[in-house]
Amino acid sequence: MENLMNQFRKKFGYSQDKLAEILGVSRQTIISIEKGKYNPSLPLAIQIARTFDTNVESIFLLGENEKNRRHKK
Amino acid sequence: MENLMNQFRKKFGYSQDKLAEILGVSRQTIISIEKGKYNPSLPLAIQIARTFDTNVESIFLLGENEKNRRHKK
DNA sequence: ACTTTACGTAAAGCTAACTTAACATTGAAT
DNA sequence: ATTCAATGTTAAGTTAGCTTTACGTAAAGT
Repeated sequence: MENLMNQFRKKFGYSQDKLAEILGVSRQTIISIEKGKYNPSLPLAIQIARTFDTNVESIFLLGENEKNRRHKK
Repeated sequence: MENLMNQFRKKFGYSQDKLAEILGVSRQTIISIEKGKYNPSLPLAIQIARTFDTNVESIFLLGENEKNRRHKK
């Protein structure tokens, strides 16, 4: 599942550290999501969308036929 | 975290079984989400929203100050 | 040269999000 | 009354999301 968190983060001028702090998660979590290692939990995804003044579907792109794919690597 | 899946499901006239089949998950998963035992994964939440012709935030309601709350019971 | 800032990798551990299976309750047929 | 569909409960197992800690790299300042 693709996501545009990196673009949004840069657009807002946040470092991974800063974003992690805002969201109340670890920096590892930010890295892992940006790198596509795994998806955020639903509450975290909603918080992320709010932080970037948008909605979940605008940041996290689930392909039409993409069911429940495993995380990369 | 509150969710309106039960209302949407009934609005669409689906049984838990039917909805589970549509989403490709078990009936237990539907029950647990409706009962608030836990939140769906992000991809599942997006699928659910699509199934009900709406967006994630309209079904899954994260309170303003609601951080990462534990599931009930 | 060395410090700082930002980004990345790896590994071990905990808990949440699933699964399957078996059984209980309730309401609406017929 | 009993069948049947829909809903709910419990429990045990696997995997995904997240944490902490520690270390690696690379660019930019000073």
